[in-house]
Amino acid sequence: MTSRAHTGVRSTGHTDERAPEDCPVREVLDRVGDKWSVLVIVMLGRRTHRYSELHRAIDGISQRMLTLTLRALVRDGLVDRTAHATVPPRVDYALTDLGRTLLEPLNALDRWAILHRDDIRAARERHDRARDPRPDGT
Amino acid sequence: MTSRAHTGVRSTGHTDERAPEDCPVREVLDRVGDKWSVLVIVMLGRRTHRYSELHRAIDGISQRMLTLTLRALVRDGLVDRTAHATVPPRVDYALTDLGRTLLEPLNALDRWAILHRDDIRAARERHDRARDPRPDGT
DNA sequence: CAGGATCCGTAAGGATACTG
DNA sequence: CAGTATCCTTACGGATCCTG
Repeated sequence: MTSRAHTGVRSTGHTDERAPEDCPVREVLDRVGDKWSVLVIVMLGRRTHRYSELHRAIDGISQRMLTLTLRALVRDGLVDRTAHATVPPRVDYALTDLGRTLLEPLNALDRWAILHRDDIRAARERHDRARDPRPDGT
Repeated sequence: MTSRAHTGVRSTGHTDERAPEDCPVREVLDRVGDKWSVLVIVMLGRRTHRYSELHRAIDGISQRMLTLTLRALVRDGLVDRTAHATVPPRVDYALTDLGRTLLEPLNALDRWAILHRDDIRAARERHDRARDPRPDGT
């Protein structure tokens, strides 16, 4: 997150790498597929939040990661940062119009996840049981 | 990829962590948000491929990563593996029905990326120019 | 309060060599 | 051909302490 400039495929030296058709999906995932971005986006999709609110709401995130994630989102024009010159300081984060448009495809993924999480879980257990039978119960 | 068991939020010791609403999106991203999975899925979305075909098509991927990615996808029931007992050996990979359903939300993301990649690029340049003005042209 | 600066462990992923 | 096995580098992310 600190300085990713590549598009998803890192070169080894030759410059002619090609994904299926340049695959824009990977571009999105490169900036939103990390551990926290979507969580932040979902939160801001509900309403504007200030830094401390996000920190409390997204349980488990460190200050460092929250800051880094927000910075990246602001940089990409998905999130708006508004610093109020009060004391103590107060900073509000909100989705931009662009950021809001991202909510739709994200919700599509969300619906898919809800619909098929059990299938995946089942497939995995089937698969694991096949290669590690463990006849008894230890 | 080798052994991720957590749901997206790692605990520090207390057990009451909560994402916005358990956020299933993150679940999907945990298994498909990595560097290669979607590329593979997209390729298999076009047609069945054998190992070597994928290796050549997805330029930049290492054997190790292709194998690991495929294994995870098979395990999750998104991809089917068919080994033909010929010599030389031949292994075909194809999307399962479940895997095919994932193509839709993925395409939604894809469309979003295509539609807004320029906005993001623009926002980023604006942002970067703001904090690193570089008046002349060095 | 809203971060910035550091330090550090882990895990993702690349390169390479080898095998059924 | 379709992988395995190993080694090694890096980048991601957590913990902690400090500041305007």
